[in-house]
Amino acid sequence: MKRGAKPPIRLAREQRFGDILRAARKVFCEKGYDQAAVAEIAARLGVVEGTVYKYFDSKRELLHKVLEHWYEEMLGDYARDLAAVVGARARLRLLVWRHLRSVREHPQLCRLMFREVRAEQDYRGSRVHAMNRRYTQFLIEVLRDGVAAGEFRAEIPHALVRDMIYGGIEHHAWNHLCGRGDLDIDRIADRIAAVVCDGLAARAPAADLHLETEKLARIAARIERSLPQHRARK
Amino acid sequence: MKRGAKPPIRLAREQRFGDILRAARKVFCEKGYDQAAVAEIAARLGVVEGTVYKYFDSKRELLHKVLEHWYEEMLGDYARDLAAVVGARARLRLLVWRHLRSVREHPQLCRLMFREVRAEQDYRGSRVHAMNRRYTQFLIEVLRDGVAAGEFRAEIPHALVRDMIYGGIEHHAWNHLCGRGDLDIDRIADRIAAVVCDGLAARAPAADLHLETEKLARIAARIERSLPQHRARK
Amino acid sequence: MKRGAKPPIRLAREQRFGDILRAARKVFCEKGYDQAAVAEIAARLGVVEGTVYKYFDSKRELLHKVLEHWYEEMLGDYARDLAAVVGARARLRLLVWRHLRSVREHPQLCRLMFREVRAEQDYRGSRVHAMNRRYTQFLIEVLRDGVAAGEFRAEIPHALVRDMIYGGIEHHAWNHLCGRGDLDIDRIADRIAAVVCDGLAARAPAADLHLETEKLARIAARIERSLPQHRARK
Amino acid sequence: MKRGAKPPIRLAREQRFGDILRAARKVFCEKGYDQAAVAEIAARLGVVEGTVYKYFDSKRELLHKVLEHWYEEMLGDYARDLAAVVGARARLRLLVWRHLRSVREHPQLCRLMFREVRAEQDYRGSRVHAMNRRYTQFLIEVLRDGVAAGEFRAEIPHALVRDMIYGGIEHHAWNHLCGRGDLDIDRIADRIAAVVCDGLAARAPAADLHLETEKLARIAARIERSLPQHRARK
DNA sequence: TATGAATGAGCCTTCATTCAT
DNA sequence: TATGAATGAAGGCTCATTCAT
Repeated sequence: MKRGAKPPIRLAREQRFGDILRAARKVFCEKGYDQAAVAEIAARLGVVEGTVYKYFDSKRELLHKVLEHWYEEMLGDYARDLAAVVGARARLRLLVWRHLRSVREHPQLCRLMFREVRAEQDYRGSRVHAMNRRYTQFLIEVLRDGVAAGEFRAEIPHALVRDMIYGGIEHHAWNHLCGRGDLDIDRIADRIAAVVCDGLAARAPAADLHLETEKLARIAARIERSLPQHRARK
Repeated sequence: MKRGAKPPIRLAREQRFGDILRAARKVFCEKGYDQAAVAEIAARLGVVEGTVYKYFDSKRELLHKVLEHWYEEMLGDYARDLAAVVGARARLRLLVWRHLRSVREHPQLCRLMFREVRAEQDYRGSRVHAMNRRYTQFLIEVLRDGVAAGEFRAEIPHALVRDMIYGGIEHHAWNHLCGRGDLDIDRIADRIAAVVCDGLAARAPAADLHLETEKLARIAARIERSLPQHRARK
Repeated sequence: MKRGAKPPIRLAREQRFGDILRAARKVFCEKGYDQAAVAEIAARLGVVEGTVYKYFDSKRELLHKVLEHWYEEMLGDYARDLAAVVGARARLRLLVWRHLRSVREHPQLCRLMFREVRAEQDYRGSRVHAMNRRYTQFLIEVLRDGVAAGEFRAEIPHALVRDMIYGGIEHHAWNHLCGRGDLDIDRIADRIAAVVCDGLAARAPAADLHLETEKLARIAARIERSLPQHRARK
Repeated sequence: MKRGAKPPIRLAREQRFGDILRAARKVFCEKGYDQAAVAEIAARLGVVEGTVYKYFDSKRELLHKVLEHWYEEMLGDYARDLAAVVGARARLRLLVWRHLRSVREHPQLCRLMFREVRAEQDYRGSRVHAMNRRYTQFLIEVLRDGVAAGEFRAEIPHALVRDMIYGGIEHHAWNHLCGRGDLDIDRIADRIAAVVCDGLAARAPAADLHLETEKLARIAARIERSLPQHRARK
């Protein structure tokens, strides 16, 4: 160490690891991967670049770890929250809503995921990839359960629905991901659920249902009228 | 110029412009934007880097021009093809199918669009952006026409459907965009159309409901018949 | 020390010293000096870098010590083996053969010596240097003894012969030092001894031999003349 | 270019190439390969590092080119000079002398060759390697011619002699290569030629032959004495 | 004695872009 | 119009060594 230099602050490995991860997350979010300099990440913690490399093999690994960490956060209470909701459609909506919420809360992390990680060669087979699969797997299971419960049609390919939902959200939120505009996640979640569940096609059923309801109402009225107490009250 | 060297080949400006565009498209597709060197694009034509800059202000502009040119190709016969198809659903499927075909034929150009162009700041307001809007506008119009014709429900937000379709295709074709696997565009087009038009929800309820109503009606009738006043009235 | 971690294994200083030396030798041989990381040497023993520095002042000193240790091994039975051989030429051949054997058995250590140690500034005056001198001194003595015994000519500069032998072996074994090819050390030893002892030159003995032949011829003639049948023919 | 910066000096490609080569040679010789910074090489010419990389793909290639260039210099008049000398031994001595002269004139280039180039993986199959073979091939040919002319014995393996000569010179000149001491190249050349041609061995064979002849003579005398006519004549 | 966190100095390499000719 | 030499900034990464605990 140079004469007069401040002695380095020594932290527990875990602590420093977490610090670097947090700092990296911030810098990556602010500047994007390419524009982020490892030196800056280090500087924010008051350490030198070399220290970062003691904890992470490369800048790229750091990026991956940041996103892995994020997925862990997100996956944390997914299963629990989902368990509290009944009905395939309601569960599907929950997943859509939660994803939208993630996009709204962490648009830059989403951008990192979409642009820097998912698009690169090292994504396939990576831990982030596995976590992403676990993340989207919840939707697949909701679809499967929905089919089992008779709520969803069996012949719809789940992977495609998954892609339309996540891809659709990504496209729809693109402006927001780029830092422009708000995201009314409740409304969008409703609408996505509606499109996915009911489709575009105009429904004849509505009419039928109405008719049946009318009939039932008439029957009920007749029964009511023919009841003794009804007469009595009259 | 060096003594004895061949005089530089002078081509009509248009010709040279097109040559550069073609070479750039090739190189960009092969290597991606970042990995493509202006020097290589120039080298393929036997010119030097400076010449490229006589025709394009920057590498980035060159990229944009490449994609503009592609959109022009794609947009060329869109309206005509669409005019030949009747029915909102069939037209929607056609657009989905054509987009899938583009993805299958030019995955690398799609990648360029997705990764290098759409994600950058200079996309908004660019010509490519405008062309992309024209491109997806066809779908919006098909949706609108479908609503007008009573084929599609009115309350579905078209922009969302558009995003789910294009985003869904992008996600679904991701492997193919990365050079892996084939794309069965006919089947995928069918399925996307099916999901979008009909939705996931199981459609029998109407019929079942009817049966139940019948049962209830019969029960009610029996009750009615067995009531004293009924008899009396009769 | 972390709670629950095993207490560091404390070994007798000698033991630990030797362990580090052995680990360093392995790593240096496998990777070469530059590519060998002190961290790896430490890791192989399950200790940390700092520990290595408790025993060796620097990586460079470690390298030197590794080679000193090797020289000790080699010098161990040199004198004894040499004493068992009679005749300057045979002894010279033995030294050549033993050196070749070392090269064959430990090409990587040789490489370290040639490339990393001998070529650097800190070699002169180092212990390795002294040991190397002792090592090659055996040859000088063999040459001297050979001269004393009348087997070798007096006017040949011994240092030069030494350099031609060791340098020649080094060059000749270069491929093997780089991990390619075998080394037929018996044959090479014979040949080196042959070149060094007898030289290239076709032998002028030609002249002497002629004289002797003349004498023999004269004797033969005399015998011939004294034979009975000779007289008879005459 | 920045405002106010001096406009770059534009040189013909060949000229600049040569300049860089010369500067690199100097810097490599002064500092060694590792310690030489490309930036310094560039700075000496008043250009930036990028310019160096326009002419050479890598620092390593630059090193190789420097040595190739040197070999070209050395090989230039080799054949011609050699042709002027008569007799295998004299020619051999010439080659030794010229090599020694190269070592004396350019010890640092020799060091580069020995330490940085020849010892690395990329040497085999490189142009420098080929040129080195051409360089040492002259010696092989001299040996071959010497054998053909009856000057040299046929049974000596030429590759070994070559290695002993070049390896011997390298070892012998090591101090000089490291910047210490002078090199009396005439004397060393004489001595090397002497060792290689005549060998170490004292030339007793003649004497032995003489003894044998004596023995034969005595036998012949005895025979003579015992012959009848001998007695008679006496 | 052993730990192990932190240091810190460098250097090769790339390439879009410029501009004098 | 075409050339092509030159710019110039920027950053990831490595590791021997130190020293407080």
